[in-house]
Amino acid sequence: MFKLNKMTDYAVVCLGMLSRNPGSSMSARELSEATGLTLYTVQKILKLLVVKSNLITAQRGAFGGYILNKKSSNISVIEIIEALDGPISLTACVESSEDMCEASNICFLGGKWNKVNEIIRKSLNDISLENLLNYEDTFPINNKKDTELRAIN
Amino acid sequence: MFKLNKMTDYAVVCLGMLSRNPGSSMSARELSEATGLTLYTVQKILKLLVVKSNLITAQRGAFGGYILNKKSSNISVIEIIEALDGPISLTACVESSEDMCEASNICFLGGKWNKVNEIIRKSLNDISLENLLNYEDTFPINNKKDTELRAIN
DNA sequence: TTAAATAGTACTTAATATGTACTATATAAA
DNA sequence: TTTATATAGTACATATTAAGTACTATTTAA
Repeated sequence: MFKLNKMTDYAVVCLGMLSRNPGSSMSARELSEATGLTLYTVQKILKLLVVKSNLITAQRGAFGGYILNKKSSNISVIEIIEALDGPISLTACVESSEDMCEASNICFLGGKWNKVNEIIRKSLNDISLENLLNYEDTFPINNKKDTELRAIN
Repeated sequence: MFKLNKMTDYAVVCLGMLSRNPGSSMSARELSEATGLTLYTVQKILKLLVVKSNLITAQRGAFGGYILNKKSSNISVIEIIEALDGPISLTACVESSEDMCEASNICFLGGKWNKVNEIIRKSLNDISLENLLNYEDTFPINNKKDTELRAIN
């Protein structure tokens, strides 16, 4: 636990790829080929990003695809995470308030965990997509094994 | 996702209860009764905390129980989280390095997500158990409904 | 010796994330 | 206007993980 889900990780990969050629669009198929992620996965993530965030714009039909709306330096990690995972919240209590309180007679509402949430949110807000990307390492031209990549890093 | 698991939440509840009477021990059964958590849950959490952290000490046998090793102001939230969840890591890649890299030809090792991990870790390190606790609200004497508790807070 | 407590382990169930598939809709170009 | 290509939306099956339960072994004070 306390792990980001894979989808968010994949989303960073796709957005990173889109950021390589600012202004030009890429289709899901192209992104799949470029990243090595399956087409299904790429489609799912891009659809989510269109609906849940304002990070990309979709162009339907032939020669359609997705285009990045902002520069990677202006995209916060938190935007990506929250698009795919929903708002950061450390306790179930915060979302579906009743459950835990009734089960255990204990209530953490009123700022305890929420304060922690806010601190994490603020930390992530300061990290941009650009900060996470490093083209040579992230999209290696050759199919280097990860041990080799580690050596590079 | 990006939620703390319930166990960690329960652990804070148990540790908070233990911190009420510094120096004296409480058995799992007593903690269960005091918190409203089931005995099984309390036992599981305390066992984990004994093995995975240095936060509590167990005393076996009759009149045994658990005792808090530090003051709540000296216990960081990160200690509790990592005792129950293991080290904070935002990507599977960090733990079981092979998987994702091989699947997608992309490697995030070498400081990208790890940097994010460290920032979150640092943020949580600054929050103490005491910061999360507020006895009147956290362990209400009466079985107030959570809506009432929210009003109090 | 007994009662009461923790330690350790295993297992079942529930919840969630991931991956896959299909149908509908939109659009550029022939 | 037809066709190929692309996204949108939805549903579902599978895999993984978390949560909850149960049992046996060990320890210890009285």
